[in-house]
Amino acid sequence: MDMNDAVKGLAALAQESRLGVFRLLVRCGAEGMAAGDIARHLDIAANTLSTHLGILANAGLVQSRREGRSIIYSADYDGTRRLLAFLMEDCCQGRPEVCAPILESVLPGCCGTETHGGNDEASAH
Amino acid sequence: MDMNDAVKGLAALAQESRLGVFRLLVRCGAEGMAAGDIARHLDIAANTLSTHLGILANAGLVQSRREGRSIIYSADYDGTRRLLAFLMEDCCQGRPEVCAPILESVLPGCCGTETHGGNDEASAH
DNA sequence: CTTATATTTCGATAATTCTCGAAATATGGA
DNA sequence: TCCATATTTCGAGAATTATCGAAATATAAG
Repeated sequence: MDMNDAVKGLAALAQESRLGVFRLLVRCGAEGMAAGDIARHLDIAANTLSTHLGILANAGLVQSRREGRSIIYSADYDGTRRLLAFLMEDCCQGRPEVCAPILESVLPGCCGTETHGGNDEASAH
Repeated sequence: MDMNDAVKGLAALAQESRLGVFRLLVRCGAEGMAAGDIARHLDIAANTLSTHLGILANAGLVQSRREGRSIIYSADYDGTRRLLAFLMEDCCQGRPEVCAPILESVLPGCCGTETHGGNDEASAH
């Protein structure tokens, strides 16, 4: 992940349709969604969506696989992780209290985010 | 934080000069850096940088304060946190193992990120 | 008040990008 | 083979954006 990769990734997300697609796929998880279903879901023309999906895929934010006539897209969690990590690189410079709140609320109430609270039973999903 | 705010924030970061400014300020912490120093540091013309800083500020990613003749810019950690949280909203949908690695490496090796390892002594800053 | 430093605003040009219609490619079924 | 469905590629026009020179504003110092 260098500056060019990061700009490419951020530019891919910096557009209403593509951000909508990405967030939809983030919610879908590994199962993903067929291109046509995404188009219907977000009311985007098929060819326009195809361009957007290509940009997101090229940026390493989504993946695709073929299933019969459909092509299924899903979020690329690893690429996403790399982008976010690059953004916040060397953030806290000896002051953990600055960036700890950022970390703790990126995925609010999720995945054992409550690092300092200690109530692991609460995140029961 | 809605779709428009997020697109504004991502677009602000999706440009090489601005991404460089943001990452520089993230490393500077609350102390920040004067506009002129940023311009020299990144070799950007003063007026061009001013436009970029305005865009970053309008997106809620940096703040400014005056000190004498200089205007000091610093990263807006809270705005940044809101943007990242929006990006990953409803990410894990019942499968914490999917997004936990994202969370743990956004700020690698920092701020007690080692949620599941348990060796708190390692993050000794 | 005058001058110097620091930053921003203005106006214009060059480059990039979004969107869409039309056509092309790929897969599955009759 | 022929047709229908699913997605992508191509080409063009409209809109947005980056950058820069010049001028304007704001603060500090002599």
